[in-house]
Amino acid sequence: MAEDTSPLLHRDDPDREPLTGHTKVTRGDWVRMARNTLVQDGAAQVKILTLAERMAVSRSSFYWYFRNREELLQALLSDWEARNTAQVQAHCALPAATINEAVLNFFRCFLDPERFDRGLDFAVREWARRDERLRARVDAADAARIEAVTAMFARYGFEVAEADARARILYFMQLGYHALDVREGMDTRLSRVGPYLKGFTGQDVDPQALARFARDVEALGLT
Amino acid sequence: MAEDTSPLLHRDDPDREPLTGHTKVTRGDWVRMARNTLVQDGAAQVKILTLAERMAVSRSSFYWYFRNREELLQALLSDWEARNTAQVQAHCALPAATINEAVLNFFRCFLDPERFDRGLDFAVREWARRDERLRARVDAADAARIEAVTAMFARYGFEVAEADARARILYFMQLGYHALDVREGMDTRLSRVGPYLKGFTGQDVDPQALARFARDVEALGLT
DNA sequence: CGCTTTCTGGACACAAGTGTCTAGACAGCG
DNA sequence: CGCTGTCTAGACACTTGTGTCCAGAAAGCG
Repeated sequence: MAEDTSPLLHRDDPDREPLTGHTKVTRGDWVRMARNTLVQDGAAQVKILTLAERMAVSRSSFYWYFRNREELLQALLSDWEARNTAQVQAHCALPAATINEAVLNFFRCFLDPERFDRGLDFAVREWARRDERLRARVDAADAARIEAVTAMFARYGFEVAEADARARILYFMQLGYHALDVREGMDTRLSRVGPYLKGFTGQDVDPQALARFARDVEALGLT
Repeated sequence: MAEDTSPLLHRDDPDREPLTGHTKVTRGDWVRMARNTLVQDGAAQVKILTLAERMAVSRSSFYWYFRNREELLQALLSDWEARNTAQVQAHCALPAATINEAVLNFFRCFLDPERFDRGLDFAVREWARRDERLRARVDAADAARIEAVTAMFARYGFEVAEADARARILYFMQLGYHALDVREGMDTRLSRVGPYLKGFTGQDVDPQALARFARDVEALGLT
């Protein structure tokens, strides 16, 4: 239950060095607040005026850190790529004894909001549906992620074609599950991990690995 | 390839009786144009001003047909329920010789944009993520649809628990597929229908039924 | 101290959106 | 014909949002 929920604003966070001089908010504060709004209300609602009001600062501060609204949105996209795509790639590259344990690493990535932020991911996808230039960037991210998953399967001896097919099934099902915002208890979900793994990899699961996974999930304190 | 694309506006549609007198647009025109905008740009972008401009009519016309913007949005929701949920229910109730053919009827519903409008469905879901009152209505729609699918399985002798589980898997996978906006050729998709059916119902498929399904899909002229 | 750099507040101009009000155009009907 | 009910255009007031400009506050430095 140790949900830190570190404050959104630099000035409210005791762990950070206090702001110097006249400064009230940082560039990072604008980006964090913008990301927060993007996830909650969508890209169209990311408005300088409302962000400024929420941080109790004037809009002028914004124009000190950013040229205009467009620059903020670009910063948001870079942040998303670093957060989600980079995390998926890192988790797929993690060493593991078997393909099943590798897939469990893949699952771990999606279970921890600190690693993969699914709210952010779908907010960006929704944004891309409305902006053609963005669509290419989302497609590139999906391609990069699928490539990472494919490489993961290939590492364990799957042939190229089969690795590709299994990677797509695994990735699409994982995202589809989140897209529908399915709300099940964690025990229900855990009880399905075994059969899922068998389906995804075609190999039987080591009960010990499954137990370790259950313990990790427990530690995250999710419902 | 017979894509009618009937005109959005009553006055542009030769099949409808010509508008009488001074009238330029109807209440239905406002709703159709609003639905169009909802799907393309999201609920927040459904603005009276822009709708009026697109129809080349003044905003005053709007306030003749509707009390305010809220009333239009409510009309949009009723339209969605009639279009999508009612269609799913109807297709699940269709008579069929076997459960596999019943599931093929279910598929038919989602393949034809005239029956189930997936763009509309996800636009409404996205809207619901931002509006708590709406969330309940979407949940109710999902529940009603799943109930219809469950009844379909029950009709073919599945016990309650199994019918419920199979209904959820079928419905969630179908929507997940659309949520990710997977873009595959129709032949690729058709080649997977057989294995899918086996998974969904646990029963082998009649090749003739499969052929009929392929023919129907062909007739729709989708890519 | 005085000067510079960094950051903020407030005013201005402008655009786009909602809702209200009033005048008027058009068809139907006695 | 004139009257009535239906529908539309245009003006007005108000709100919310962007981007620009300029004055000024606070810390750091010679």
